[in-house]
Amino acid sequence: MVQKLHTAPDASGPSPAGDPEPKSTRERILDVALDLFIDKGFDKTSLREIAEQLGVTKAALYYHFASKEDILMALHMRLHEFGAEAMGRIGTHEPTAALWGELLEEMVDQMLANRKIFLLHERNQAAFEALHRQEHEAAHDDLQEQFRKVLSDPRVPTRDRVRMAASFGAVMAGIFVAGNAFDDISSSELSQLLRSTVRDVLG
Amino acid sequence: MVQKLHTAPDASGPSPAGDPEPKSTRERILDVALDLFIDKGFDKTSLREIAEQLGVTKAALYYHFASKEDILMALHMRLHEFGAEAMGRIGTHEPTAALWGELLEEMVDQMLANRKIFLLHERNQAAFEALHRQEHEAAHDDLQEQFRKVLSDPRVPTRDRVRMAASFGAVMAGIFVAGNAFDDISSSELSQLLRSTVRDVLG
DNA sequence: GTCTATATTTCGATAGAC
DNA sequence: GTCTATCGAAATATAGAC
Repeated sequence: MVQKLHTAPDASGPSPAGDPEPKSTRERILDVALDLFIDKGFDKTSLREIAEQLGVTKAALYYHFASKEDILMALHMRLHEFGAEAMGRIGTHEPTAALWGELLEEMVDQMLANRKIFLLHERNQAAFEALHRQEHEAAHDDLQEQFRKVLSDPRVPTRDRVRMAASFGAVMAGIFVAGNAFDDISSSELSQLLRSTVRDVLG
Repeated sequence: MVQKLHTAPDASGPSPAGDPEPKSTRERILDVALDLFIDKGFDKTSLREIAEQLGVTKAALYYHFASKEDILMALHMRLHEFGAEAMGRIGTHEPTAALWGELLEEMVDQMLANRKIFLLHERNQAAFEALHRQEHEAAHDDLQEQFRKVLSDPRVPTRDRVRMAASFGAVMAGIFVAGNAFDDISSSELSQLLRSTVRDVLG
């Protein structure tokens, strides 16, 4: 279910059905916005810029999205789907360092495959918080919210709580390390090295 | 030299000289801006807000700072001073995992003491990048720049490069973990647990 | 669905008095 | 060093034609 997230690029050669299945304008808007929001940040990216890079006008965007924040919300949903089942699993069991480690190791490859979505959130924390503030919706089953809950759980030994946070941070740093310092490392090698690190932190 | 960073709060009781040494307006502006930039982000914080919380008008700010970005730059300097000597040390030697670990362990306590400055940078990466783009100054001896250089160094084994990044991410996550999930853990205990984690990652 | 206007607001920044 | 008043720019968002 999660694998589907990296919306199969049309660069996969001639499709079997012969149908190019061109991306919807809505999807193309999201793709452009994702890149710009990562590069320049949500606030410093104007709708004019997004429209220009897409070859349409600002007004066209408003046909597909009610507001600029609505675009951000749509992108947020991609992460939400991503973490839904993962967090569901850890939410039901009593959280332990061992289970956390298993889960995190499984997530490494998925995080690598969906780098951009995580990068977007890492680099626009303030914008997403503002988003959450105004929708004080009942079920705040957010990914970060779940994280906080587990890491605050008094049933878990202090040492393990810190190690859980640290292991996650280690993976994030490995994947999103400043700029492109790891571009010469293959995904599979990086994945292996990070999973090994997780084991050392939580083992 | 670095210890001086957390600008001795005037809450340290009656000062020996009897002089309360009230903070300069400039410093008070920076303090308010720091909190707001962390909480709402640089872009979503208006000068009007800063001035209001300070009990002055917008125009007063312009007497102390040439622009809004100038305020951000002044805050950036606090981090710059912080990392100058640390990075100087690792810059001269051939970077090794062992040296990196030593340095990182020493930094943990200083990072804990200067949480806010690091948090500011973590949460406003886009704003700081924009700052750096327009000053294509010669000596770009920035903290992040130095990090990139070390982590890209081909002389260092791939495994160690990843572990260096991971160990730093582990510390960052431990200190800035989502919200206040670790508020019940004392600084000294957190420091000890994080340094132990660093050793496990790099040892 | 996309366009050409235009409305509305907010913000950063400046001028000049005190 | 701080104020009042205002400028000019840029952005989000809307109205209505095609």
